[in-house]
Amino acid sequence: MKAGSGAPKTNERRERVLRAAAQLFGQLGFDGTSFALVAEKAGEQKTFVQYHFQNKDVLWRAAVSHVWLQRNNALPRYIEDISLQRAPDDREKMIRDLCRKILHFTFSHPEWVKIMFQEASAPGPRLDWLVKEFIGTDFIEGRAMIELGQHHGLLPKVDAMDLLHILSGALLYLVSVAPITERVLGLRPDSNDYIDHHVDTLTRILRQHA
Amino acid sequence: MKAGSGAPKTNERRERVLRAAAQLFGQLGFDGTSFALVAEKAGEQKTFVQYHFQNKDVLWRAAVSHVWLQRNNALPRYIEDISLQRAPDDREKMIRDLCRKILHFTFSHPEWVKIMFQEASAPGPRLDWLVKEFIGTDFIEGRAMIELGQHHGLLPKVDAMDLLHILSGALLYLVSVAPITERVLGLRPDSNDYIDHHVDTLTRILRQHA
DNA sequence: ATCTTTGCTATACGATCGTATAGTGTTGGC
DNA sequence: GCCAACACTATACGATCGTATAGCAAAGAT
Repeated sequence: MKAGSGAPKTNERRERVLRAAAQLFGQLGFDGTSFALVAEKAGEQKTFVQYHFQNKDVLWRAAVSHVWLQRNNALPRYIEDISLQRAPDDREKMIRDLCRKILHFTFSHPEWVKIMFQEASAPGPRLDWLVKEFIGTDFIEGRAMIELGQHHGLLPKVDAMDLLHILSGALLYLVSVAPITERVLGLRPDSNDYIDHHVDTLTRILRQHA
Repeated sequence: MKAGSGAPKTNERRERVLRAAAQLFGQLGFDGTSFALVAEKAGEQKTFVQYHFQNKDVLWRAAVSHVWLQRNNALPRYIEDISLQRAPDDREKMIRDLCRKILHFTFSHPEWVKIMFQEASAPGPRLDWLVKEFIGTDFIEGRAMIELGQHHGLLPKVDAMDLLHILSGALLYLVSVAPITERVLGLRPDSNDYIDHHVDTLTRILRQHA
């Protein structure tokens, strides 16, 4: 709380731990992740992690908050752009850009999807917290965004929540099964070519303004 | 190997273990699942499980095989039906029925999706085995089925593999995030009404035979 | 009738789990 | 210069992890 000397090293170490924890919680789930593993991946000591995050639940919540905050910093700017469009017809290009950006970001920061799936696969108090804290808002904003797209004639006029699920599924499923796709097809789904191609196909299907 | 006396009790106990193991591997992942947990859920002793499945990898492979075999028994019959259709235009009703059946089955047997996502979230030798043994075939058959639907004018004529991903995503994402949807909207996504509504929306989007 | 095999269980081992506590070194107020 | 507060670490504890092995009752073979 003092003058500008700040805390130079500690915050960086804390954040390394949070990044490592988020990755492991997403990959191995809550039960599969241990303090020792997080510490090792972060290049810190087990007791350092335990000191800053008193127990496993605290560490989980801190890691999840960290992930969602940086997601919410990165994604919404693209979303806002869609409303202040000026050109008449490159709106469709805009929605394609949005999908591309979502995919690019999620491929390089897949933790939020993985953690969401992990907790949804074994519902419990952690999922309750996650919904109340973050995902509930995501749903509302997602639907609002869909309705905005429909109002502008960019999306088919069907049930907004269903369409949100279908679009989210089409994008996030791609990221989730990417390692499988890579093994089966020998292609990297996180490459620019693959993403562009996939988004093109998706928008082509959606192009039927009612 | 002898006469018809068979093995009445043992197989039933073994299968209880496999069902419990499949559920736990799907919910908690490989690392989060333990012999003791599987045994408790199956109502058996830890050493019974360990006796029939020598180690954790063997148990995992047996549980996964069990899940996929019963999935492959339940799903393909609907898929074959689509080829021997006779009526001219209720083909679309047929594809809607297929989606409904897939959703109903997956909601009541979500293990295959959960296990697939679990292993894809932390790729390793188990995912390699899973792809080689089961999922590789799933991809090929899925694409063939999409192309069949396209050939009959039931699906838009876009890249078949992309469309497979989009459709799979639209269906399986719904199942994966169902606990979240239930918490946010207060609706049960595994209900008949919700499934019918969702599939209706999906087919309406796809109805634009090119 | 004795021996071997089979199906299953009881017990045990070292490693690792999450957590608690005691200790060390540095820092800032006085 | 002393002392409390703080940031971090070393050590320890009981529980549970995956696994190994020894024991035991029933069945089959000879």
